[in-house]
Amino acid sequence: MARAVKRAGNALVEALRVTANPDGGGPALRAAHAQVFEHLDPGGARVTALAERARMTHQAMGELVADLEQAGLLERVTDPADRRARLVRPTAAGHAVLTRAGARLRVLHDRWARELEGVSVAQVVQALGVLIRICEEPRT
Amino acid sequence: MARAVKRAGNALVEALRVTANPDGGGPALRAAHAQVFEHLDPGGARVTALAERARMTHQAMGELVADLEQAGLLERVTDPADRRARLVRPTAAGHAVLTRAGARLRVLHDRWARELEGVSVAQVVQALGVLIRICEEPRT
DNA sequence: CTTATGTCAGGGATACTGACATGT
DNA sequence: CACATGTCAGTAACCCTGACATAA
Repeated sequence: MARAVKRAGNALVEALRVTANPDGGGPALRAAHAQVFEHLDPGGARVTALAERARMTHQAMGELVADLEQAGLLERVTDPADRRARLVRPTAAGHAVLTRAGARLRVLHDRWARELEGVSVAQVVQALGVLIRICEEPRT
Repeated sequence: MARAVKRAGNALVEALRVTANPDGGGPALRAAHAQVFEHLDPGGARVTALAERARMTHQAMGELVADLEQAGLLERVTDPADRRARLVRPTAAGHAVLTRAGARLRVLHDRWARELEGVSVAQVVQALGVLIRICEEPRT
Protein backbone atom coordinates (compact mmCIF):
# COMPACT_ATOMS: atom_id res chain seq x y z
CA MET A 1 0.00 0.00 0.00
CA ALA A 2 2.70 2.44 1.02
CA ARG A 3 4.64 1.48 -2.06
CA ALA A 4 1.80 2.35 -4.42
CA VAL A 5 1.26 5.77 -2.88
CA LYS A 6 4.96 6.58 -3.01
CA ARG A 7 5.50 5.41 -6.56
CA ALA A 8 2.43 7.18 -7.87
CA GLY A 9 3.76 10.51 -6.71
CA ASN A 10 7.15 9.94 -8.28
CA ALA A 11 5.70 8.70 -11.55
CA LEU A 12 3.41 11.70 -11.81
CA VAL A 13 6.12 14.25 -11.12
CA GLU A 14 8.46 12.54 -13.53
CA ALA A 15 5.87 12.45 -16.31
CA LEU A 16 5.24 16.16 -15.93
CA ARG A 17 8.94 16.94 -15.75
CA VAL A 18 9.59 15.16 -19.01
CA THR A 19 6.76 17.03 -20.65
CA ALA A 20 7.94 20.39 -19.43
CA ASN A 21 11.47 19.81 -20.65
CA PRO A 22 12.11 21.27 -24.07
CA ASP A 23 13.11 18.49 -26.46
CA GLY A 24 15.52 20.71 -28.28
CA GLY A 25 18.29 20.17 -25.78
CA GLY A 26 17.37 23.33 -23.92
CA PRO A 27 18.13 23.91 -20.27
CA ALA A 28 17.33 20.79 -18.29
CA LEU A 29 14.48 21.15 -15.87
CA ARG A 30 14.76 18.87 -12.91
CA ALA A 31 12.13 17.50 -10.59
CA ALA A 32 12.88 20.09 -7.96
CA HIS A 33 12.00 22.90 -10.34
CA ALA A 34 8.46 21.61 -10.61
CA GLN A 35 7.89 22.86 -7.10
CA VAL A 36 8.37 26.40 -8.28
CA PHE A 37 5.82 26.27 -11.07
CA GLU A 38 3.53 24.22 -8.91
CA HIS A 39 3.04 27.06 -6.44
CA LEU A 40 3.45 30.03 -8.72
CA ASP A 41 0.35 32.09 -9.12
CA PRO A 42 -0.33 33.82 -12.40
CA GLY A 43 0.30 37.38 -11.29
CA GLY A 44 3.61 36.54 -9.68
CA ALA A 45 4.63 35.51 -6.20
CA ARG A 46 7.38 36.26 -3.71
CA VAL A 47 10.17 33.80 -3.16
CA THR A 48 9.24 33.67 0.49
CA ALA A 49 5.67 32.76 -0.32
CA LEU A 50 6.74 30.12 -2.81
CA ALA A 51 9.06 28.62 -0.23
CA GLU A 52 6.37 28.44 2.38
CA ARG A 53 3.90 26.78 0.04
CA ALA A 54 6.49 24.26 -1.06
CA ARG A 55 7.51 23.68 2.54
CA MET A 56 11.13 24.57 2.16
CA THR A 57 13.44 27.40 3.14
CA HIS A 58 13.43 30.59 1.12
CA GLN A 59 17.11 30.00 0.43
CA ALA A 60 16.44 26.71 -1.29
CA MET A 61 13.55 28.16 -3.23
CA GLY A 62 15.69 31.13 -4.16
CA GLU A 63 18.18 28.85 -5.82
CA LEU A 64 15.51 27.07 -7.83
CA VAL A 65 14.08 30.39 -8.94
CA ALA A 66 17.56 31.58 -9.94
CA ASP A 67 17.99 28.49 -12.12
CA LEU A 68 14.72 29.14 -13.89
CA GLU A 69 15.50 32.81 -14.28
CA GLN A 70 18.81 31.83 -15.86
CA ALA A 71 16.90 29.54 -18.19
CA GLY A 72 14.67 32.42 -19.23
CA LEU A 73 11.49 30.93 -17.84
CA LEU A 74 11.01 33.30 -14.93
CA GLU A 75 11.69 36.95 -14.29
CA ARG A 76 11.82 38.99 -11.13
CA VAL A 77 10.24 42.40 -10.90
CA THR A 78 9.80 44.82 -8.05
CA ASP A 79 6.37 44.52 -6.49
CA PRO A 80 4.59 47.80 -7.30
CA ALA A 81 2.43 47.42 -4.18
CA ASP A 82 5.27 46.84 -1.72
CA ARG A 83 8.50 48.17 -3.10
CA ARG A 84 10.56 46.16 -0.63
CA ALA A 85 9.56 42.93 -2.28
CA ARG A 86 10.21 41.40 -5.65
CA LEU A 87 7.75 39.28 -7.53
CA VAL A 88 8.68 36.16 -9.42
CA ARG A 89 6.61 35.59 -12.52
CA PRO A 90 6.79 33.50 -15.65
CA THR A 91 8.08 34.96 -18.89
CA ALA A 92 6.46 34.09 -22.20
CA ALA A 93 8.67 31.01 -22.38
CA GLY A 94 7.68 30.15 -18.82
CA HIS A 95 4.03 30.39 -19.70
CA ALA A 96 4.63 28.02 -22.58
CA VAL A 97 6.09 25.48 -20.19
CA LEU A 98 3.18 25.90 -17.81
CA THR A 99 0.73 25.44 -20.63
CA ARG A 100 2.47 22.33 -21.87
CA ALA A 101 2.59 20.79 -18.41
CA GLY A 102 -1.03 21.71 -17.75
CA ALA A 103 -2.14 20.07 -20.97
CA ARG A 104 -0.23 16.93 -20.14
CA LEU A 105 -1.72 16.81 -16.68
CA ARG A 106 -5.18 17.10 -18.16
CA VAL A 107 -4.46 14.23 -20.54
CA LEU A 108 -3.22 12.04 -17.71
CA HIS A 109 -6.18 12.99 -15.58
CA ASP A 110 -8.66 12.16 -18.30
CA ARG A 111 -7.04 8.85 -19.15
CA TRP A 112 -7.00 7.98 -15.50
CA ALA A 113 -10.66 8.85 -15.09
CA ARG A 114 -11.54 6.75 -18.09
CA GLU A 115 -9.65 3.69 -16.92
CA LEU A 116 -10.91 3.68 -13.38
CA GLU A 117 -13.78 1.42 -12.52
CA GLY A 118 -16.06 1.98 -9.59
CA VAL A 119 -14.22 5.06 -8.32
CA SER A 120 -13.79 8.62 -9.46
CA VAL A 121 -10.61 10.64 -9.50
CA ALA A 122 -12.18 13.00 -7.03
CA GLN A 123 -12.85 10.16 -4.62
CA VAL A 124 -9.25 8.99 -4.82
CA VAL A 125 -7.94 12.49 -4.26
CA GLN A 126 -10.23 12.95 -1.31
CA ALA A 127 -9.16 9.60 0.12
CA LEU A 128 -5.52 10.69 -0.13
CA GLY A 129 -6.42 13.86 1.70
CA VAL A 130 -7.80 11.76 4.52
CA LEU A 131 -4.62 9.68 4.56
CA ILE A 132 -2.49 12.79 4.77
CA ARG A 133 -4.50 14.03 7.72
CA ILE A 134 -4.21 10.72 9.53
CA CYS A 135 -0.47 10.49 8.96
CA GLU A 136 0.25 14.05 9.96
CA GLU A 137 -1.83 14.23 13.07
CA PRO A 138 0.15 14.05 16.31
CA ARG A 139 0.60 10.51 17.52
CA THR A 140 -1.81 9.04 19.95
CA MET B 1 -4.45 16.37 -7.80
CA ALA B 2 -0.73 15.93 -8.27
CA ARG B 3 -0.17 17.68 -4.97
CA ALA B 4 -2.35 15.26 -3.02
CA VAL B 5 -0.61 12.21 -4.44
CA LYS B 6 2.82 13.62 -3.73
CA ARG B 7 2.08 14.72 -0.19
CA ALA B 8 0.40 11.48 0.73
CA GLY B 9 3.54 9.53 -0.07
CA ASN B 10 5.73 11.83 1.96
CA ALA B 11 3.38 11.88 4.92
CA LEU B 12 3.15 8.10 4.98
CA VAL B 13 6.91 7.56 4.80
CA GLU B 14 7.48 10.13 7.49
CA ALA B 15 4.91 8.62 9.81
CA LEU B 16 6.54 5.21 9.50
CA ARG B 17 10.00 6.65 9.93
CA VAL B 18 9.03 8.27 13.18
CA THR B 19 7.56 5.02 14.41
CA ALA B 20 10.60 2.98 13.50
CA ASN B 21 12.95 5.37 15.25
CA PRO B 22 13.76 4.30 18.77
CA ASP B 23 12.71 7.00 21.17
CA GLY B 24 15.62 6.38 23.47
CA GLY B 25 17.96 8.50 21.42
CA GLY B 26 19.25 5.49 19.53
CA PRO B 27 20.73 5.69 16.07
CA ALA B 28 18.63 7.98 13.91
CA LEU B 29 16.85 6.25 11.09
CA ARG B 30 16.23 8.49 8.15
CA ALA B 31 13.66 8.29 5.41
CA ALA B 32 16.14 6.76 3.02
CA HIS B 33 16.64 3.79 5.28
CA ALA B 34 13.01 2.84 4.94
CA GLN B 35 13.77 1.74 1.42
CA VAL B 36 15.98 -1.02 2.75
CA PHE B 37 13.42 -2.53 5.09
CA GLU B 38 10.73 -2.00 2.52
CA HIS B 39 12.32 -4.42 0.08
CA LEU B 40 13.99 -6.82 2.46
CA ASP B 41 12.60 -10.30 2.37
CA PRO B 42 12.54 -12.37 5.53
CA GLY B 43 15.24 -14.84 4.61
CA GLY B 44 17.68 -12.17 3.58
CA ALA B 45 18.44 -10.47 0.29
CA ARG B 46 21.47 -9.37 -1.69
CA VAL B 47 22.38 -5.74 -1.82
CA THR B 48 22.13 -5.87 -5.58
CA ALA B 49 18.60 -7.21 -5.40
CA LEU B 50 17.58 -4.60 -2.84
CA ALA B 51 18.99 -1.88 -5.03
CA GLU B 52 17.09 -3.04 -8.06
CA ARG B 53 13.81 -3.25 -6.17
CA ALA B 54 14.31 0.20 -4.72
CA ARG B 55 15.34 1.52 -8.12
CA MET B 56 18.71 2.83 -7.12
CA THR B 57 22.34 1.87 -7.66
CA HIS B 58 23.85 -0.90 -5.61
CA GLN B 59 26.41 1.57 -4.34
CA ALA B 60 23.75 3.79 -2.82
CA MET B 61 21.93 0.82 -1.33
CA GLY B 62 25.22 -0.49 0.01
CA GLU B 63 25.69 2.66 2.01
CA LEU B 64 22.22 2.49 3.51
CA VAL B 65 22.78 -1.13 4.45
CA ALA B 66 26.12 -0.24 6.01
CA ASP B 67 24.40 2.40 8.17
CA LEU B 68 21.85 -0.10 9.39
CA GLU B 69 24.51 -2.72 10.00
CA GLN B 70 26.40 -0.17 12.06
CA ALA B 71 23.21 0.47 14.00
CA GLY B 72 22.88 -3.23 14.74
CA LEU B 73 19.66 -3.67 12.80
CA LEU B 74 21.04 -5.69 9.91
CA GLU B 75 23.77 -8.26 9.49
CA ARG B 76 25.50 -9.64 6.42
CA VAL B 77 26.19 -13.32 6.03
CA THR B 78 27.64 -15.34 3.20
CA ASP B 79 24.96 -16.92 1.07
CA PRO B 80 25.26 -20.68 1.66
CA ALA B 81 23.78 -21.35 -1.76
CA ASP B 82 26.14 -19.12 -3.74
CA ARG B 83 29.28 -18.45 -1.81
CA ARG B 84 30.16 -15.48 -3.97
CA ALA B 85 27.27 -13.51 -2.56
CA ARG B 86 26.41 -12.12 0.82
CA LEU B 87 22.94 -11.90 2.20
CA VAL B 88 21.60 -8.95 4.14
CA ARG B 89 19.13 -9.88 6.83
CA PRO B 90 17.62 -8.28 9.91
CA THR B 91 18.99 -8.98 13.36
CA ALA B 92 16.70 -9.39 16.34
CA ALA B 93 16.72 -5.63 16.80
CA GLY B 94 15.96 -5.23 13.11
CA HIS B 95 13.00 -7.52 13.40
CA ALA B 96 11.74 -5.44 16.27
CA VAL B 97 11.84 -2.34 14.09
CA LEU B 98 10.07 -4.15 11.29
CA THR B 99 7.40 -5.33 13.68
CA ARG B 100 6.90 -1.86 15.10
CA ALA B 101 6.61 -0.29 11.66
CA GLY B 102 4.28 -3.00 10.48
CA ALA B 103 1.99 -2.47 13.43
CA ARG B 104 1.92 1.26 12.83
CA LEU B 105 1.13 0.73 9.17
CA ARG B 106 -1.74 -1.53 10.13
CA VAL B 107 -3.10 1.10 12.49
CA LEU B 108 -2.91 3.78 9.81
CA HIS B 109 -4.47 1.43 7.29
CA ASP B 110 -7.36 0.60 9.57
CA ARG B 111 -8.01 4.20 10.54
CA TRP B 112 -7.93 5.14 6.89
CA ALA B 113 -10.36 2.37 5.98
CA ARG B 114 -12.72 3.48 8.72
CA GLU B 115 -12.72 7.13 7.73
CA LEU B 116 -13.26 6.57 4.06
CA GLU B 117 -16.72 6.86 2.68
CA GLY B 118 -17.81 5.27 -0.53
CA VAL B 119 -14.40 3.83 -1.37
CA SER B 120 -12.23 1.07 -0.02
CA VAL B 121 -8.51 1.20 0.57
CA ALA B 122 -8.08 -1.54 -2.00
CA GLN B 123 -9.87 0.55 -4.59
CA VAL B 124 -7.64 3.54 -3.93
CA VAL B 125 -4.51 1.42 -4.14
CA GLN B 126 -5.69 -0.12 -7.36
CA ALA B 127 -6.48 3.31 -8.76
CA LEU B 128 -2.96 4.44 -7.93
CA GLY B 129 -1.63 1.41 -9.73
CA VAL B 130 -3.51 2.50 -12.81
CA LEU B 131 -2.11 6.00 -12.48
CA ILE B 132 1.43 4.64 -12.22
CA ARG B 133 0.93 2.61 -15.36
CA ILE B 134 -0.42 5.59 -17.28
CA CYS B 135 2.39 7.86 -16.17
CA GLU B 136 5.14 5.37 -16.88
CA GLU B 137 4.02 4.18 -20.24
CA PRO B 138 6.01 5.54 -23.17
CA ARG B 139 4.58 8.74 -24.48
CA THR B 140 2.18 8.66 -27.35
C1' DC C 1 15.94 51.36 14.25
C1' DT C 2 12.91 47.57 13.07
C1' DT C 3 11.20 44.54 9.96
C1' DA C 4 10.55 42.06 5.76
C1' DT C 5 13.03 40.32 2.28
C1' DG C 6 16.62 38.36 0.02
C1' DT C 7 21.64 36.68 -0.57
C1' DC C 8 26.06 34.42 0.62
C1' DA C 9 28.82 30.74 2.71
C1' DG C 10 29.18 26.32 4.33
C1' DG C 11 27.66 21.77 5.23
C1' DG C 12 24.92 17.37 5.56
C1' DA C 13 22.26 13.77 3.30
C1' DT C 14 21.25 11.39 -0.89
C1' DA C 15 22.34 9.00 -4.77
C1' DC C 16 24.92 9.05 -9.05
C1' DT C 17 29.16 7.49 -12.40
C1' DG C 18 33.43 5.33 -13.07
C1' DA C 19 37.16 2.62 -11.55
C1' DC C 20 38.67 -1.08 -9.03
C1' DA C 21 38.89 -5.25 -5.72
C1' DT C 22 37.46 -9.94 -4.56
C1' DG C 23 35.97 -14.48 -4.66
C1' DT C 24 34.13 -18.55 -7.51
C1' DC D 1 40.21 -15.69 -17.41
C1' DA D 2 35.17 -14.50 -17.12
C1' DC D 3 31.62 -13.27 -14.26
C1' DA D 4 28.91 -11.72 -10.39
C1' DT D 5 29.26 -9.15 -6.62
C1' DG D 6 30.77 -5.60 -3.79
C1' DT D 7 33.69 -1.35 -2.53
C1' DC D 8 36.17 3.13 -3.07
C1' DA D 9 36.54 7.85 -4.83
C1' DG D 10 34.73 11.70 -6.61
C1' DT D 11 30.77 14.53 -7.81
C1' DA D 12 26.04 16.47 -8.71
C1' DA D 13 21.75 17.94 -6.93
C1' DC D 14 19.05 19.16 -3.07
C1' DC D 15 18.00 21.45 0.86
C1' DC D 16 19.40 22.98 5.41
C1' DT D 17 21.48 26.48 9.14
C1' DG D 18 23.60 30.66 10.27
C1' DA D 19 25.27 35.06 9.17
C1' DC D 20 24.79 39.05 6.68
C1' DA D 21 23.03 42.86 3.21
C1' DT D 22 19.40 45.92 1.66
C1' DA D 23 15.56 48.67 1.28
C1' DA D 24 11.03 50.62 3.15
